[in-house]
Amino acid sequence: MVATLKDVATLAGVSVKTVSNVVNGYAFVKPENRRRVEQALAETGYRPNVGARNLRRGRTGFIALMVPELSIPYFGELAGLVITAAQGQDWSVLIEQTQGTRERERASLESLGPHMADGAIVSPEALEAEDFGDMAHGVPLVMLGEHAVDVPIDHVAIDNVLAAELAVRHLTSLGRKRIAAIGQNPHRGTAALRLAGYRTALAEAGLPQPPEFVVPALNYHRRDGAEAMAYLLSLPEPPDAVFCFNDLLAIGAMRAAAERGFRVPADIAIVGFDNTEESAYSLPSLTTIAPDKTAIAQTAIDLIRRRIDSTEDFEPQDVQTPFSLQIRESTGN
Amino acid sequence: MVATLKDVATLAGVSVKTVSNVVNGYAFVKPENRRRVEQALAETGYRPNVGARNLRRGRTGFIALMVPELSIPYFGELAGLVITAAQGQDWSVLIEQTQGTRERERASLESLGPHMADGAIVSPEALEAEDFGDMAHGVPLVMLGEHAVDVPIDHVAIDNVLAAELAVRHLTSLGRKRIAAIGQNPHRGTAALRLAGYRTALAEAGLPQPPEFVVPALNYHRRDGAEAMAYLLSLPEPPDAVFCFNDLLAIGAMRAAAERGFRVPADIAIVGFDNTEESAYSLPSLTTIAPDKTAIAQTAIDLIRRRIDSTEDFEPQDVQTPFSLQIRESTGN
DNA sequence: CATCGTTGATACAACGTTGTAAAGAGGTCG
DNA sequence: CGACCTCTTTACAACGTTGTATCAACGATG
Repeated sequence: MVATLKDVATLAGVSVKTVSNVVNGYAFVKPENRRRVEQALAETGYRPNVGARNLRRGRTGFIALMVPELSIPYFGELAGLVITAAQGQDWSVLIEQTQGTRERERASLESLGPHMADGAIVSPEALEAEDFGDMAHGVPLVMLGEHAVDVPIDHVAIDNVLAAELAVRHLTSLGRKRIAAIGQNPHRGTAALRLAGYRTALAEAGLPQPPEFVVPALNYHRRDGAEAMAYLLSLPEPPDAVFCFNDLLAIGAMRAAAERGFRVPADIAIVGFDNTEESAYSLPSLTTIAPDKTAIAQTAIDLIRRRIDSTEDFEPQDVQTPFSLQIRESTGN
Repeated sequence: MVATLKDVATLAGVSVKTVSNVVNGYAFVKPENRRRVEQALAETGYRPNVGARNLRRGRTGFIALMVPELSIPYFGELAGLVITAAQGQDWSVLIEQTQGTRERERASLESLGPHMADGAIVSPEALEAEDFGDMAHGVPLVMLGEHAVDVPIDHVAIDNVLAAELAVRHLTSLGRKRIAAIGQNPHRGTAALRLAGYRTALAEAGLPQPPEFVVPALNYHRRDGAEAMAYLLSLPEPPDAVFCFNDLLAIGAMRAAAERGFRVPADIAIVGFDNTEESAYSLPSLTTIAPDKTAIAQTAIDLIRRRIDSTEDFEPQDVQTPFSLQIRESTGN
């Protein structure tokens, strides 16, 4: 039913290995035989059995990608780019969804095994240092996003502190005086960094940092942003600007503001983080930190490639990818 | 470095097959041996080589999922649900992105081969009937979304005509008289069906159907919706309601309306299609057709399972999944 | 002419797993 | 006690592929 090398060989009247040689472009095959084999290949519609090939070659042909959820726009976009980048290395991408829980993230890392994938790109939200112990089983790992915890693993991200500074400095430069932040979360590495950048920019501008202006968020979904914003607007002296740690929080925040009759940006300016496609079309459109997602995906793939190709292992890399501030209506002048 | 059955067998002092039997839960193993094997399994941290196992078993362990782009919210959400549903059958999901071009869709179908996946879920945008010829190589295929073309393939979708009728009837029931549609596209199966539903509902209400109110859209992205809406609003007598063939078009349309000073829903009501998460938080939030995406994903997986399990092949199935109308602010009362 | 290198083809083993068959140990039953 | 079960284990082959070793034919070289 499905043609194998053996079938093709029988049809062409040569050995299995000769067919394999033709398929793999081995140089020394008599033109006559090559012709016959190619004919037979076409006739049978032969397609190599990737599994068998990889078994023999000792590779899997897969890269695992661990994300919280594909339905989160940032990760949907990122996954698409990773798949595209992986194609360049003849890799297929296996996607694991963890819902951002430590439990599931541990399970994914563990189930990874050395047979499932040649490497893995992980975007952890809740993993702790000890989880990384021997879990990866020697599979090259690349982490996306900052790690709060100190783990000797390759790592790709933008400079979250600088990016947050840039975002908040934009707000201060517009003359905003009461600037809040949404997204504080002790379990997220990035949250601490973005918060640090926020504080630096505020200090730089000599602005106050009332503790109630740093609002926590559990899941970074739209709903969390709306709730946090509702709280901020209920304060006796609400902020006149908010830095949200991702775009979804910002979208939720804008809705909460609108529902309470606050105008964006007139009454309150909003900055997001991620530059998801949604942010360009929201009403108002969202000023946001725009990481170069293509660069992140490509760099991650390159790092894995490098680990696999080099025999001895080298120092864990820490690559920072470019970003910019995308100014839109939500901080309009 | 990585433990195989052989290593475990040596350590436990039994044959490879006995270890295999323990791993696979075969009943007749002497308790003593079972204990020793389990001990050895734990000691070596054995994990089965999925590739080898599947080679032997004649299955791949993979389901292919073909979508235009993961960055499109609907497909990001859908892919996440498909992955979850596939886990229930011990399948991993391989995602192919086609950008919705016929070229890439053909290539994906062809490269599918019988070795890559045990089945495939395809969401074609541009494929024609003849493309399906012998491409799938006997791999069970499930198509999502309507097929304009007549192909004997399993098929899961909501009733697009009824859904469109429901959406437009909602607009007519609100007293809207000049109702336009955005998303006409001769290459998309669903477009024709949604257009049919639109026409039925208009006819039912005795409303006019000026040809310029049916606006084409090439890619169903936000940008296309904005452009189409710009056109509609430039008409001497613009519509007072628009039915968009998906949420992204609607989001784009709402932006174009806002930019031109039209209020939604006061001046113009808008209905979308897909109920992506974004639509619940847009300003205004979007009334939209809400397909049961979980049901779609699960049904698709079930159909593939059924095809694989049954020996003789049966009639192509045509399963319709539930949907509802989610009423929100964009058609407010 | 013996030797050597190049070209071309093949048989065999191996990657890690599991199905099949076969065989040994032990017990039961007529 | 021989025939016939049940339980338990194992050797072997096979899934489809490719690396290694081998071999044969040929022409060139000394």
